[in-house]
Amino acid sequence: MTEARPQRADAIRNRGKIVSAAREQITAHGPDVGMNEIATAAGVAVGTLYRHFPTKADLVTAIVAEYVAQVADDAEAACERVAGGADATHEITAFLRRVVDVSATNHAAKAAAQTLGADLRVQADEQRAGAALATLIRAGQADGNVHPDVTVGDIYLLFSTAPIDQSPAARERWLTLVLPGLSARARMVG
Amino acid sequence: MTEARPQRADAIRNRGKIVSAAREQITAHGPDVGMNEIATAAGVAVGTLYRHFPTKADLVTAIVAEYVAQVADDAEAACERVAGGADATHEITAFLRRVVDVSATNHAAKAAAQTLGADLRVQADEQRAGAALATLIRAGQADGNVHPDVTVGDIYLLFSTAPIDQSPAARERWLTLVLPGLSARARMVG
Amino acid sequence: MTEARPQRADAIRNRGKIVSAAREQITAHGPDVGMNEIATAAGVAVGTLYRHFPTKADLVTAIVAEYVAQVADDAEAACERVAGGADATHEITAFLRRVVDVSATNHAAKAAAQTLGADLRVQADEQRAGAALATLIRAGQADGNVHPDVTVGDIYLLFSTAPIDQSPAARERWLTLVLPGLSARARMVG
Amino acid sequence: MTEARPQRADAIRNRGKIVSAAREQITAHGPDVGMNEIATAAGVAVGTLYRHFPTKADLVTAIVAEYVAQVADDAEAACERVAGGADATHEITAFLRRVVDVSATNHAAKAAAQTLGADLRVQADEQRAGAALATLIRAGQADGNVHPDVTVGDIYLLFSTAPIDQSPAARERWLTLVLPGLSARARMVG
DNA sequence: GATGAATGAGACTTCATTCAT
DNA sequence: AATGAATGAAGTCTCATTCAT
Repeated sequence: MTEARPQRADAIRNRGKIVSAAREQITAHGPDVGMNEIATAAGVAVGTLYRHFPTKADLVTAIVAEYVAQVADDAEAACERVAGGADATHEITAFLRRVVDVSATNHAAKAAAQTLGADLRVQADEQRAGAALATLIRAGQADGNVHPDVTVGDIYLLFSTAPIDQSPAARERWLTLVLPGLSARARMVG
Repeated sequence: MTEARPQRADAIRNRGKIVSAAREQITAHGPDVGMNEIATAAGVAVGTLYRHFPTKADLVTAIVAEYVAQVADDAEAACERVAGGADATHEITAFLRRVVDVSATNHAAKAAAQTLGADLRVQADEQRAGAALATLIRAGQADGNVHPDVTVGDIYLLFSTAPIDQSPAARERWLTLVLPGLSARARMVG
Repeated sequence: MTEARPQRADAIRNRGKIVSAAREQITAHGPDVGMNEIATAAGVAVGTLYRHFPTKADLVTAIVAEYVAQVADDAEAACERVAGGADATHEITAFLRRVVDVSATNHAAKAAAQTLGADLRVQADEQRAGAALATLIRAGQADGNVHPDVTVGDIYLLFSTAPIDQSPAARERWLTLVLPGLSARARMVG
Repeated sequence: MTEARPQRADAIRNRGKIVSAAREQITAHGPDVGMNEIATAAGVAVGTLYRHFPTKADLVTAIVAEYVAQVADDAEAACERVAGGADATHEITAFLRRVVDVSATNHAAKAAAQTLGADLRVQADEQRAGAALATLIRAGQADGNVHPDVTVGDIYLLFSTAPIDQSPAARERWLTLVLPGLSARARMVG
């Protein structure tokens, strides 16, 4: 509803190829890959790339936006399962595990976004994700498993820095270390 | 005893100014600040910068090395206090809090190091830090406050993901959330 | 048939302009002219220059290659004239005179090539030139005008150092002094 | 007689070391060696180098000047031997052979001089060399071995193109090819 | 709409030369 | 006089972006 754009089929296809290629290239070779490399990897010429994304920042923004949308979808699905009777704590944990995995593929893109000063307000999807997450947390707190003072911001705080460039084993261990902090049970004494 | 280098006083002073300026600039404007900007901030000409650090990678390496040395010193000091009777758990927590703070100033430098493919083997200091940390952990475990399976690697893993680019308040909250994972007490159920 | 590269017309034109401008600039201002100067002289931006020649060494190599090709063509043409009945000795002399002239425009480029460690193996053309020259020499020896022990290497030895940075008159005088050494007649006594 | 300079013994010694080192470095690593490299090779600091030679051009000029003086000495010695009855043609040939050898060590220095736009008017020594050479040529012409129209300029022209960066064997071959041109006997027909 | 050559600001680095010690 | 650290202009090369084809 933002803007009407009845694009040609191949144009839409190209957009998708470009975003995917960009994510892959940035993940593989760091946030500084050139636009030409991305274009080549996407099988298009730079000019085409720039028709879809007038700026490198726009491209990176799109990558991150796609990632946020995916997380939002995931959170909402978990929400619905909880509404349908699934265990809240289990859903939270599983969701966070998936988030860590997905983030691994988007870490470099976010770094690039920061360097480029890209505008990351993907408000719609971010709010969807936030809302779903809030629901999940409330459900967990109702079950008595999630600590009463845990907020959506806490989750962001923790998971925005997950060790996504590490091995799956390391990521799993990280979850083991981090999840207790969300638990209703005791907290370590400073 | 490694290498004799009786340098001039002003040269040493410049080296220090350069490393500080570089850390500040990189922290403030991201890992891609130009060498000219760093030199200007340090109050020297580019040539001087290059006399001290033949390569941008060398400069970044030096920044990180200094950081590692500082952490190592800190860990050893905590160790000694524990040996002198101080509370291990408290020392660990305080140490980690300080690490998070120091890391905040070095995050971008490490990112730069990675981008530049800099060689970060600062073995001596890294081993000092590791050894001291191991001692602290053992002490905490002896007290029954630190979970028996916590390792030095766990600490590295966890604190490599500290939200060092966030506000002090956020960092404090992060500690609150994360420290329970090291505690001997229960872990959240997946 | 070596590699298909149906380039754009203007790109080919630019390549030519760049090589010409580079030869001129290097000839005029020495082997150390900047790439920016060359680009400006060619009427393009540096970036264009680098698109065609990723390295200064590549550019210089191209200049020399073009020169070698030209000499090879010249030698082969002389060869064919001799095969058609022309006087071998006259053709050799005339060829060498032309070589000296052409070399004058490429001296600095070769110096630059050496400084830059450029790879000058332009084998195909070099062998063409060598073969044609060998034929010419044999014809001259058959006529009894060229000394029996003269080789292609001798010609290279002599003409690789022709006084190409001197006036045409000086070059002509130089030929007068040097050509007797190739003659079948007596050699000076050491 | 140009300027009175009662220098300290070590200063004089340094000057010699610097010129030698410069010649060696330039010969070994090309005309673009840095002043620091030369200073280091000479066992002094750059500052000292600059005290003796305010400019790189000055240094290179000094190298070439020393070379010219050496050639002049050599030519005069040959002259005296001829005056004492030695064979002129033999002395010329031997002198030229030595010149080619000495030039080999000074080629790069001369190239550097040209690049730097150094002023190579070493008039005194150049005139000494020219005068001696003229005498030698006249003696050879009197003997009937040197072609009547050969001038000092011819010798300069010819030997400015000696293949001084080639092997001794190649240089010897070059002499064999080039000396006939100075001979009184026939010249090749164009 | 797509293509890819051209653009040009700016990055890193070198090196002749100066000057405080 | 010697030393060597500092200077800064200039050089090579990269890359986001534009535009003719």
